[in-house]
Amino acid sequence: MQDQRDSILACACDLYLSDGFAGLSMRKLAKEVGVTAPALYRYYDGREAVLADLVRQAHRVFLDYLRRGLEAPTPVDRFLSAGEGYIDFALEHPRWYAIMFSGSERLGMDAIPDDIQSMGLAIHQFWNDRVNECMRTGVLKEGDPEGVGLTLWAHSHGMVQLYQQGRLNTDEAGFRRLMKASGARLFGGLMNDDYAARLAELAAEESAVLSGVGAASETDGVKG
Amino acid sequence: MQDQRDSILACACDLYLSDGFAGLSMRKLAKEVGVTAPALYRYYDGREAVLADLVRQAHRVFLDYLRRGLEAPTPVDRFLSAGEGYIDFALEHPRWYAIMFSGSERLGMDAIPDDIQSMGLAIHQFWNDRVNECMRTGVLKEGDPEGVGLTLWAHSHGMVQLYQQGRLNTDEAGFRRLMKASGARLFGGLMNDDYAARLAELAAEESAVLSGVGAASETDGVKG
DNA sequence: GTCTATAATCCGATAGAC
DNA sequence: GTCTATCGGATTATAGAC
Repeated sequence: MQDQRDSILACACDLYLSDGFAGLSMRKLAKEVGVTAPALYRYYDGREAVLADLVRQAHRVFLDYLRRGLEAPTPVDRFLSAGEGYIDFALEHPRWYAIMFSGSERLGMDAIPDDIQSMGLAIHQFWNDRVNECMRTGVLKEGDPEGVGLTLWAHSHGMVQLYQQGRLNTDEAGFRRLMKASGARLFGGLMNDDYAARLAELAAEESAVLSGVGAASETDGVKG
Repeated sequence: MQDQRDSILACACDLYLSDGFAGLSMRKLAKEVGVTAPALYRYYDGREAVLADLVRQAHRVFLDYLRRGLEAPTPVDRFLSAGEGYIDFALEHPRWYAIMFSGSERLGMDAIPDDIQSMGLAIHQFWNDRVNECMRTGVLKEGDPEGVGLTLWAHSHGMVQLYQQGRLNTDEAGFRRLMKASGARLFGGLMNDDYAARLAELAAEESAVLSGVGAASETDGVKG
């Protein structure tokens, strides 16, 4: 039954999330589910298949996080929300993030199944869409959207990895600050100058007055 | 004897580099060295200790790569050479790169030994030094040098990781192109505008004439 | 210092009874 | 569909003879 597969997968998530990668064995998994090991093979071909489903699950949740801010009013808001979703996911589910970005070798598979690769592409595409929007409305400088998306993605991914490996000597709050500063630095260099100037103006206004002017200032695009 | 430790480490490198992470067992290692497994425990406390030495070795080689271009004439040349060294190392020794940036959990250790953390800090410092130089001579915009160093590092690290996990769907040559383009995009946004303009001029001159003017144009800093 | 032998675990996967 | 029992293999690490 599909019910059993679901509960096996749920237990596999728990096990992986608590004991990590090597901690996920068919025996332990069976004990967690409440059956014996051989029973698992009725639902999954083997450990590989369980792992693959875990990776699928991670991709699904990740995409949910990314899409969380999709109803934001402007392209740049949607972009920033997606970025926040990215970081939230990475920080709230470090092990899922880790398993998503584990190569096939580390997963003990010959190759990543096609459907998982597709999910990866969907994420890539989502990211590029956010960039495209920002470029069309003149927030970002004109240029190769895929390239810009890659630059931004690599930066986020690298930041997360360095933090998760303990190379940044800071806690989560500190990392969020670092991430925000670094992201602003990067994004600032990719923005159109006139938009950057307008942004600076707005920031100055906001710090002087205390009002909510910022929200509607973008749909009347600067360039597009 | 130290000789034996050295030859064990050398064999451990071979084994790890050919068979990967899980392929490095004390038994296989012993067979490779030409002794039996228990003999290894005279020189290493266990598998952990061998791995730690591997990580040390990787750090040493990595620093060599970074320092390769240290005799370049100008700060920005030294920066670019270090960046090339970074990419060369990652591409020529992917497994060493991988083991360097493996968290303690994946290495099966409770914590990264202090001396290894120090080596990591040295690399971080080297990177920041390159940034500092470029900032002092006015190539890079004024700002937090550590922050800028982190932004650049995260970007490089992220690019390498995405490539090595097969997310970029390209070969090594293609990756080098992507990396160069993305690096230029990032670096361009962090440069001083007047320097960027001067760089554009130089590029124009260079494409028109065929001469070697570029080298001496930097020590007379634009700003510093 | 190195060996043989072995302890003590763990693993994935399967055969066959029920 | 689930069980018991088991195969066949791996691993780290240690005890004790030489």
